[in-house]
Parts: sequence; structure tokens; C-alpha cells
Amino acid sequence: MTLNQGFPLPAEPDADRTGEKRRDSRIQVRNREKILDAATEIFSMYGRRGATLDQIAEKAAMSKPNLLYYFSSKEKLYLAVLRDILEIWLQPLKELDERESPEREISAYIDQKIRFSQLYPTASRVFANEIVAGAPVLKPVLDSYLRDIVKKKARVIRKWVKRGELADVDPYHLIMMIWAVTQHYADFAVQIDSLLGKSLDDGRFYNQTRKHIKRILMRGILK
Amino acid sequence: MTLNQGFPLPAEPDADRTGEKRRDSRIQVRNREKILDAATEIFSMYGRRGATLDQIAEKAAMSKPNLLYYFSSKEKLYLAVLRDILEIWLQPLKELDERESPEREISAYIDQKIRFSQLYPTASRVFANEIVAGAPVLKPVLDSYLRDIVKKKARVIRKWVKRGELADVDPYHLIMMIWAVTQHYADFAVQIDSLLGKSLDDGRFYNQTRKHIKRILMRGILK
DNA sequence: CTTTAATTTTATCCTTTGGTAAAATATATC
DNA sequence: GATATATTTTACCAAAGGATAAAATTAAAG
Repeated sequence: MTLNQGFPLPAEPDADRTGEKRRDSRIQVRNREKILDAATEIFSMYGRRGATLDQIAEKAAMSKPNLLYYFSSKEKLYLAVLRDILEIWLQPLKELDERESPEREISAYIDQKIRFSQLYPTASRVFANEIVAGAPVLKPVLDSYLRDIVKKKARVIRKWVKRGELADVDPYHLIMMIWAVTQHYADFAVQIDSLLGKSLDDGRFYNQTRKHIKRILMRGILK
Repeated sequence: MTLNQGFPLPAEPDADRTGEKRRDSRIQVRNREKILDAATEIFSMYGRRGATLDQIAEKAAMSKPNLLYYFSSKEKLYLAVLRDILEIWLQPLKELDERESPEREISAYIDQKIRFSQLYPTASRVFANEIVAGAPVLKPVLDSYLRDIVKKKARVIRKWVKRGELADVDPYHLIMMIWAVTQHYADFAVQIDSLLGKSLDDGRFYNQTRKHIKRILMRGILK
């Protein structure tokens, strides 16, 4: 993963990459990524506080002090992980385009969200964990960045409603409904596995899920 | 809270209430409940592993050893909290009755679920946390108890479909969709607060949410 | 090949945390 | 109100966990 760019989280103020040293060596890149992947997994299982550097270091196959050489504290590492996630997470929403039909746009949005659940279930869980925990770290971002984007997109949906292309739905509830349903398949994957013995990794199941969600939701909101 | 009865989690084998002593004194009941409430809150914020006995004890306004007098370990306390939650959580599903119309039954089910999200948001979050974390403790319960109930109720839904009272929906996906959407309002409450400045505590918002969810879902699944 | 800079390891520190022991206090029962 | 039982407090402990220092090793540059 690691497509972190221009993200609105406080760009870690220092310690990591101070004073604009020579940029990431090959080894630097490889290890940072190894750590971020390991951290994502451990944070998804134990949460920001329950996760330990020992576990992460072990999963990343390096010593704890070595890990701390790349991310100077647990908190910074957690931040780095979240930064990566939020960017991917929000991308699809930004693409909702009022000039297209709601049928096409919302359908595509659901597709992308469920795709994300398939591709990055662990990342999704780190995010879920952070929010369920009360967003101790992300709260400011939710209050500003997320809020703005969603407000903008709510306007788009409202326009569709006014044009009579969509039933009279509340934009916010609709968006949250889509989030809830699509993320559920990543966040509550164990439960789904217990009930059905399936996961989104299974291509058949993935498609069945996708279609089912879309069928019900689209029927529910189209005129 | 604390309506724990006949729950399928391993009835704590000993240590608490060994050898059938004289039953809970008034003080016993009061303190157990105080602790369970505090624990629910702390576990919901920090997870099973991130939560500390110190925090829980402080919130319950007693010393740590005193707390340990009532629940002999953190793990036992966590179990006790989960036990309480799961019972309430599953109750509504058990009530789905094939002899009634799906319109009425599913509508009532959604009502009950969203009600639970309003009444016990913190409990819901402890549960969410446990599942997101991979259900380290509840997995066996999901694999047996939950699985059986859901299987039974899936049959009910399938019957409605066959009778032509319901669109051709997959029962499992439908159930999960309802879970996802209703629990979302408790589990991701911070996010909703960030976006809308509202919570289910607000009676107006509660009703608007309830109706909106039902409108879309019912439209989506009724013939 | 050196020399310099980047990376990794080893040893260690201090704090937090789950849990225990035993004394002290309060409550209930006769 | 004395005795037994239940509850609470105080004082600890060992292990875990985040973090640092400094030595050792490896890689890069000239």
C-alpha cells in the first residue's frame, strides 16, 4: 500500500525525516512499507492502544529499536497508518459527479466501496477501530476535511432529488447507509465467515454481495 | 443493564461465586453493576486489550483490588460484559415470526435494532470492537449459537420469498444489511456527530433516521 | 579500499499494568 | 454488642511495554 500524499492529517512535524535529508533509500522504502503493513495488521486486531511495538516488530521481522529507527514512536506509526487509509477511503466519494445520472454514479460508488473492502479489509478495520473508539486521533479530521467533502457531495445528491432522478432521500443518511453496508463486509468479516463460511476473497461471493447490495439499495432510492 | 441469563458463553467456571455461596447481597449487586457499566465504557473506547483495570476502577469509583474482588480477572470481566451484550443484541432476531407478514416483521425488527443502538450505544461498540478485532473471544459463540439462530431465521425469510411476499433477496445478506445499517448509528456515532452534529439521543433525529432506513430498505425488498 | 554515513543490534531504563497478600474496616447475625 | 463474615484499603510484585544510548555492522561515496 502506502499511497500517502497530501493528506490533511498533521504532517508529522519532525523526528521522521528532519531537516530534509537525502530522500528514502531503497532500504528505507522497503522497511517503512514492511512496518506499515505489519502495523496495519496488528492495529486492526488490537487497536491503537492494545497493539504493541513488540508484536509489530515481530510481524515486520525486525527488532523493536530498529522499528523505532523508522518511526520514532508508536503514536507516529499509528498516524502514518491512518494517513494511508483515509486517503484511499475517501477517494471514491470525491468522484461523485452531478452531471452524470445518479443511477450510474451511485452504482459506481457502491462498487468502489465494496472493492475497497475486498482489497484492504485490514485497513478498513483499523479505521473502524479508530472510529468506534471515538476517533481519538481522527476527530479533528472528521470535523473538518471529511465534513466538507460530505457536505459537498450531499449537495450533489440533493440536486438529483430535485431533478426528480432520485426518490426523496436524505443525502446524509444515504451516504452513511452505503458506508455502513459496504464496510460491514470488511469490518465484520469474522462474523460473516462464521455465518456463511465465505469472504470477499471468494470471487463468487464478492459478486453476489455486490449485486445484492446494489439491487436493494438502488431499488430503494431510484424513482 | 445486566440482564444476563442463560447465555451460551462459558458460564465462568469458578472464582466468581464458587461453591454456591449465599447469593448477591445488595452491595454485591450494586457494585457488580457499577463495574460492568464502567467496564463497558472503557472497553468500548480502548478495546479488550487496550482497556486497563485502573481506568475501569477509577470510572467505577473504587480501588483496583476492590474491583478484582468482584471480578477476579480482566478477562472474566470482559466476558461478563460481552455476555450481557449478546443477549440483548440477539433477542429481537429471535422474534421474527413467519406467520406474520414480512412487512410487519422486518419493520419491527429494524425498529428494535435501531432502538438498541439508541439505548446501548456503548455496549454496541464493545461488541463491534470485539468483532472487528477478529472475535478473539466470541468466535466460538458466533460459530455455534449465532450461526444456528441466523440459519433458522434465514429459513423464515426464504419462506416469505417463496410465498411471494418479498422480493427475491438473499436472507443472509438481508440480515447483515439490517445489522450493518442499524448498528452503524451506534458504532460510528462520532463520525455521525462530526458530520451532522446529531446523535440518536436526539428524539427528532432518532425518528428521522429510523424512518429513513426503513423507507429505503422496505422499498428495496418488498414486492 | 578507505572513509563516511546509514542501519541494526545489544543492553538497559522507567513506567504501566494485571494481579496478590494481608491487614483494616464495615456489615450482618445471633 | 460480640462474633463471624463480607468488603475495602494499603503495600507490593513481576512482567510487559515504550523508549533511549551506544556500540557494532553494513552500505555508499570517493
